[in-house]
This record gives sequence, C-alpha cells and structure tokens, in this order.
Amino acid sequence: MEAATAATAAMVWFRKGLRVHDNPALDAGRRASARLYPVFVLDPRYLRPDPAAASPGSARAGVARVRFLLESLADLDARLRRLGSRLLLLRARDDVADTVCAALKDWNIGKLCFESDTEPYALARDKKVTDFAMASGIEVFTPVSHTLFDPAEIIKKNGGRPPLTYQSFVSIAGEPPEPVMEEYSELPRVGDTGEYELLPVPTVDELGYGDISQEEIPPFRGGETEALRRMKESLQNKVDVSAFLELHILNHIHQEWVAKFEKPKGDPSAFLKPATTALSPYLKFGCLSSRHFYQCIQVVYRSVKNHTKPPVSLTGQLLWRDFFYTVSYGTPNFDRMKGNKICKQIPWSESEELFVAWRDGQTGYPWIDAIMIQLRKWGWMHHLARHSVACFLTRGDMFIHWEKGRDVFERLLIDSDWAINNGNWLWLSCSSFFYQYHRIYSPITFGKKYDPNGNYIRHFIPVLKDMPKEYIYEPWTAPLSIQKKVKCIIGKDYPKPVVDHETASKDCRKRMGEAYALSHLDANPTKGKTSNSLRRKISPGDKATSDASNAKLLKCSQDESYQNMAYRTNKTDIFCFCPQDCTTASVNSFDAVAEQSRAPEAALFTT
DNA sequence: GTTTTGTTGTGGGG
DNA sequence: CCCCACAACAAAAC
Repeated sequence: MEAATAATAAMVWFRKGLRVHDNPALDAGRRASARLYPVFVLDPRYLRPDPAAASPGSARAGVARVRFLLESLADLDARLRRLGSRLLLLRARDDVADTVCAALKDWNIGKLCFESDTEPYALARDKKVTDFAMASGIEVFTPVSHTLFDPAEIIKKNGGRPPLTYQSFVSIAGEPPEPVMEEYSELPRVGDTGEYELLPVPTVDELGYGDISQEEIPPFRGGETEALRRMKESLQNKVDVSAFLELHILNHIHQEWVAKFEKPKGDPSAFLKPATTALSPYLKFGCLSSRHFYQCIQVVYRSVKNHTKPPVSLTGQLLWRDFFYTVSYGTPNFDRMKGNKICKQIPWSESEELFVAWRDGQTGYPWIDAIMIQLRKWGWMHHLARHSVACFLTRGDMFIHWEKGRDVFERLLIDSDWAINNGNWLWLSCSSFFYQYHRIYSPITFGKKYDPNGNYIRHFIPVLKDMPKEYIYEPWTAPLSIQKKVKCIIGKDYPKPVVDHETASKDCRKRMGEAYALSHLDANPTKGKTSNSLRRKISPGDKATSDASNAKLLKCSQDESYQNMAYRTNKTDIFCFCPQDCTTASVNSFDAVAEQSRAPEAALFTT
C-alpha cells in the first residue's frame, strides 16, 4: 500500500466540529491534496421520525435539535462554498461507518481527516472506519479539537486515572493549546463524486415529523456564522442596550459582564435574555471552537483590572466541560449506575406515573412544569433550572432513576452532550461528584427567589397567566373563588401536585441516607478497595496520542466499557458525530452562565 | 485519624 | 447585600 501523496485525494469527515475556524482536520485536509472531499453523513437511525415518541422528532432527537443540526449543516455548506468548496451530504442506508468506508474506496481517498471523538458510540464507529482505512493504506489523521485538552493526555498525566475533582483536573491541565486560526481564501476543489447522489441540506419539514407548524421555534439558529456572531455579542458589545452610548462605554459595560461572570449566580427564570451566554448548543456541535472561545475570553480578561476565576468564571465553565469529557472517557459505564465504579448504587423507585408527569410538565408544581415545557419547546433551559428539575425527579422528590431523566434531556436538549449530560445527572442525583443530598431545591421557593411575580411561569404555562402572584408557585392553595375568576381550576385546568414536597423530600433524604450507609458497607468491608483501585487504569506505556489510547480502550473486549460501546452503537449511532454544556458547558448540557440578564451561554447539563 | 474542602440549599436574622 | 444555623456528606489534604 502506498502512503498518501499530494496526488491522491483527501477527505474531511465532519461529525461534531461543524465549523471552518480552528478546524485542524480541515486544515490538514486542505494541505494534503489538491482535491478535498468535505463529507457529512446523515444517519437515518438518528433522524427517522418516531411517532411513538413523547414529542415530535426521532427516537433520539427532538425537532429542536434536528433543526439546529440542519441549520448548522447549511451554514457549513455556505461557508465552504465561499472558499470554493462545498459540503458533500451523504445519507447512510444503515450504518454511517459503512457509508464512509464506501466513499473512501469509491473516491480513491489517500488521506482521511476527522476530529477525534471520545464518546463510546463514536469510538466504536470510528474504529470501524479507521480499521478499514488502515487496511486500505489510507492515512488517517484524527486531531483533538472538540475540547480544550486531550482527555487521554490528562488521564496519562494523572497517572492513568481520570482526575475526579475539578481542582485536581485544573491543577494538571495547564493552559490549553492555541486554536488553529490561519486565514485562507480558498480550499482545494472537490474531486469527482462519480455516481453519488449529493443531497441538498433538507429542511426539518422535509423529514416528516408530522405537523410541527404549531411548534414554537427556539431562539437558537444553528451554524458557525451565528455562533461567532453570538460569541462576539457576548464578549464585546452590540447588545440592544442603547444606541446613545459611546461604543467604548458599551464595550466597557460588556467586558465587565464577562469579567464578573459567576456561574452559580445566574437567574434561571430569565428567558427573554438568558443570564448565561447560551453558547452551549454551538459548543456541542462544534459550531464554535472551545479553544477559540477560551482565547477570546482571555483577551477580555487582559483588558480589565479584575476578573472572576475558575470554577465560577467563564473560562471555568469551559474547564468544567473538559473535566466531564475527561472523566467520562476514563470511566467504564459512565452513563449507567450499574457497573459504574464512581456511581453510588441507589435503589431508585419505579413509578411510570410520576415519571410521565415530570417529563410532560404535569407535576402540579408550576416552577417545575414551566422548566420542562421550556425544555420541550426550546430545547434549552438555564443551568439552575436544569438543576431544579433534575433534583425534583431524583433525590429531591420523586426518587426516580437519574437515567430516566438523562434520557429525556439527551433527546430534547439542543446542547445535549453525552459526557456533560451524564456527568451532571450523576452530580445532581448525588450519585457521584457531589454528595450533600440533604440540600434539596424547593420547587416553590427556589424560583420565587428570582422571579417573585412568576413571569417565567406565566409565559410557559399560559393557563396560569392570570393567577395572582401570591399563589402562582402554589396554585392549589388559591381559594376556589380566585381559581374560578382566573379560569384555572386546580385539578381540572392545571394538575394538583403529584407529590407533597414536604413529606416527599423528607422521605428522599431518609432513603438517600440508607443507600449511602449501604454503599459504605459494600465498598469497604475489608478496607482493601479504595475507589482509586476500582477505577480503570490506563498503563503509562501507552502512546500519548488519543488514537493509541482509543485503541487500548477498544482492545479491552472483556471490559464492560466495550460492551457498553457495542450496545450503544447497535442501538443508536446517534448523529454522525456526537454532542455538553459545557459551561457547562455544560448539566452544561446542564450548562451556562451568569448575573445580569444579558447575553446568551455555554453548556451543561451542558457547556 | 483529623481537618479541610467542595461551583450553584433553605430559612432566619441582620 | 452578608452571615448563620440547620444537619450533614465524601473525598482530599493533612
């Protein structure tokens, strides 16, 4: 087999990383050959409508995220065309990896470039493609560019185990690599695509999700162009503040916002102007480079006297995103309770009735229901709003398994990101990272603290719009005469509470205490096993590249992690890429950010 | 073994 | 706005 030369063609395979800026895979592709094939593969298993789903969309994604993806692809295509290229959109018949392999062969590709992805299903998918490429003599380049750092590098530096606290993560992480921001005016032309059918980017209406004309269109437009515009708006000026102010004053005001950003201090009820940057969807799809964002924040920091610091600062949010990526990469069965060594084993209860009430925004607690309705309509909620409903479902009130809530978030959040979403559910359910289960968010007073008039509730639950503010958070306490007057009878027009918070939360505390006591007995009967020794250790002899570490991971065929990968891959193969919040990124996906109501954010339960 | 630390609780007081 | 009591946890740091 011959090595790739400038005479053979190169392919850039997009999955996440839907951008031109800071794209090392694209950069390598354009230097490798005079012919470059930029490819994205639509996955029918990800996009196929599922009429049985609880809301419009596919089994794996709600309409909001599908729409965001399609918009991002259209924007990527437009930006590539401006450089004399275009996006080659293929539709997988069945398996995305098979489609990529076929194109590699048919187009006689000599070099394949794609961004490294550490999610289990992506590792399995990419291994399939990489194995094929290697066997065919195709050179493969898989740079790390979705996260600030290479998770495999961090794990190696930490002695083979992922750091399990934020502080230890930050202390070994150091400064992230510089983004690749070289300007260029054109890309190599696209080679002959033979008989391949090249699809235009479909609209969400064309995908057959039924009548979605009544669906509220979320305030997030997908794509790199919008991502960069929003980042600029968040970091600089351009706010709709006031046209009368001098520009430098605006800049000052805004930079102050950036410099003073503190994550736990945001207003979760602010929805007209989210309290965070709301950049998490863009980080999740890679429309915005986390490294570019990081550097831009540094520029602002250098222009001001004081600024907040991690973990609460804006850069701190990006580090949280990397933290969850790293832990998820080094922890087998990270997305489950069973077989997950860093997850408390808790006997969650089964109640389909309570779960459905939570999922559908029918708990009878307006603060909880409004958040779940915003999730369904927008695919995005404030980070602390995510905390409220996650706590309510799990350890706070319903005592239902965090995996059930995780699935709902994963499907509906635009910014849902596997590592960040699972990490935040582990956190909020007090299954890992955070253990103070007696601290429970009140479904009544927590929201009231930020929004005493209940404007957020009135917006997302119109039937409550005329409820006096004295009762808006507890409408079941309103006298019947008032209920009649505002045309909202509790138990008829709006549900009665499905649980009593006072007694339910007390019961949850008790059950958590019992589960914790048991976990002590389980984990420490002989004092021989520390949590460290239970964690996977990647041997220091591994090569430093993530490829080598990936290969190592995949070789553990007896390892539960591999079973997990195979399981996920067969069952889903989500996009052709994957999903943070940072700020969390993203619960990150639980994710976002801060203070005065203003700019939009970064992810958690997302980045 | 003991002390400290941990992004993001509530309710009361000032 | 801050501070405290409440009741209380695991893991890291010492």
